[in-house]
Amino acid sequence: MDDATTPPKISRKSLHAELVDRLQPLFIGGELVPGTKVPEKALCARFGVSRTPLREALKVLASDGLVRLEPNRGAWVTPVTVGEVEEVFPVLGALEALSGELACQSITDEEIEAVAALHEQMMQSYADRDLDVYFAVNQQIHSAILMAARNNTLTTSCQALSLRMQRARYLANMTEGRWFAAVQEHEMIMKHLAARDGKALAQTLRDHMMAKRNSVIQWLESQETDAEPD
Amino acid sequence: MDDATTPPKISRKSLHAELVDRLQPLFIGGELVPGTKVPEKALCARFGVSRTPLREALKVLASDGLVRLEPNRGAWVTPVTVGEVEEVFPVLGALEALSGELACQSITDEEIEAVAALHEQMMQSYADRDLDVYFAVNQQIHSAILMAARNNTLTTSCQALSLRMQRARYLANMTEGRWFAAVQEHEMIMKHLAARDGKALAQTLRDHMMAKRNSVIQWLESQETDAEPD
DNA sequence: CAACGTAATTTTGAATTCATAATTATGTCA
DNA sequence: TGACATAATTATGAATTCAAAATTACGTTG
Repeated sequence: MDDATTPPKISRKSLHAELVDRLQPLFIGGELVPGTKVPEKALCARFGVSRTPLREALKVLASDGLVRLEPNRGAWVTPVTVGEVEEVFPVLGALEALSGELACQSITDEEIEAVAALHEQMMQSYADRDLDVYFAVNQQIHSAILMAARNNTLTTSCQALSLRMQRARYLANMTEGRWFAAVQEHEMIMKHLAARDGKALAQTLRDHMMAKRNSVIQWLESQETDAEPD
Repeated sequence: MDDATTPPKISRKSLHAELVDRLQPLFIGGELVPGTKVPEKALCARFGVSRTPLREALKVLASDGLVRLEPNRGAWVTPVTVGEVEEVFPVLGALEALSGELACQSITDEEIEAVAALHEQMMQSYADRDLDVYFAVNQQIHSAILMAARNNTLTTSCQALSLRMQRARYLANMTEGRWFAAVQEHEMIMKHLAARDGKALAQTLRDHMMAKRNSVIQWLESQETDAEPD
C-alpha cells in the first residue's frame, strides 16, 4: 500500500524489528530446521548486520517460542514436538474462536465478500491440488477474520502461536482425507460468517483447530517411529 | 525451594532474562509509570549492568506490550488506555476459560485443596479489608488453576497479558460494590472447580474477566474526564 | 521579548571489543 | 589403537565505543 512513495512517514523500523520480520519466514519456510542451531554468524553476514541487533531479534523470537536460548550454548530452533503441538493448538483454538465471535459483531458486508472471494480461491486451489496456494489462501482467510475482530492484541497473540505451528506445515503432512475434511470445515466457517452467527463460527473454528491438531500429531507420531537418518 | 544451596545446578540465567524478571515488578508496582519514559541509564546503574542486556530485555518487554519502542526516541512505558483494556480482557477471558476447562480435566484432589486454602485466605483478606493481600492471593488462585491446566503455552500467554492488566491495578480502583461482586464470583469459581465442572468454570471465569474489564474501564473513564495535574 | 536558527549536549542504535565458556584438535600413555 | 588429559580454537555474553539522531541551551534578529 505504501512503500517507496512515503517520504513523509520516514519511520524506519529499527534493525532488530526488521530482523524479526526477516527471520520469521526462515522458520516457516523450513530453512531453519527445528532442533538445529541458529547460525548466528551466517545470519549476520547474510543480512549485513552486526551481532548486536541479530541477538536482540533472537531474544524476541525466543519469547515467542520460535527459538530456545541455551546459556553459553547459543540459540537453537525450537523442535516441533508432540507435546508442543498438543499445547499450542488448544490455545490457538480458543483464540480463533474468540476471533470468530468478535468478527461476527463487526465485519462489514464488503469484508464478508472479500473473505468469500478468498474462500472461492481456496476451493479452486483444492480442485487444482495446489497445496502451496491452498495454504497461503487459507492463511489469508484466517487473517481476514482476525482483522474483522478489530482486536490487535488478539491478532498479535494468534499470529505468534500460528507461526509456531506453521513450522510443522512445510513438512506438508496433509493427507487426502484430512484435506477433504478441512475443506468441509471451511465451508461451514464461510457459512457461519456470512450468517454472522458468532457462536456457531466460534465452535467451528475451535473444532477446525482440534482436527488440525490431531492430524499434525498423527503425522508427527508416524515420523517418530521411523528411525531418522543422520 | 533452591537458591544458594544449588552449586550443581549452575544454570545461571542470562543477564537479559534476569532483567526481564526484575523489571516486570516495576511495571505492576507502578514505579514505571504508564506514558513515561523508561530511564535506561538509571536502570543500568540500578542493576549494575551495561546497556546491552538492558536493551535486550526492553525488546522482549516490548514484544509483550509492556513498553513501546520509539525509533531514536527510546523506550516508553505503554499507557493503559480504554482501548487497550477493551482489547486485552476479552483475550484474557478466552484464555482463562480454557484454563478452567483444562484444569477440571487434570487437577488432583490435593491441588483442589490447595486452591481451597487460598480461597479461604482470600476471603479472610476480604473480611479484613486488606486489598494488598487480597490481590496477591487472588493472583495465586488464578496461577494455581493455570498450573492445573498443564499447558505451559497457555500459562505463558496468560501471564503476559495479565501483567499488562495488572499495571492498571496498582491504581487500586476497586469499589466496595465491585469487590463484593468479585468475591461472589470467586465463590462460584471455587464451587465449579471443586465439582470439576469445566464448562461452568470456563463460563464463570469468562464472566469474571468481563466484569473486571467493565470495572477497570469505568474507572479509567472517570479518570480521563478529570483534568490531570502536572 | 518572542520567535527562530544554530551550536553544544545528551541519548540512542548498532558495531566493535574483550573476557569467559564451550568446543574441537592434539598429544600422551596404557 | 583407544581412552583420557591438555592445549588451541571458536563461539558466546556482555561491556565498551562510536556515529547519528534528538534534545536542550544559547544567541541572534525582527
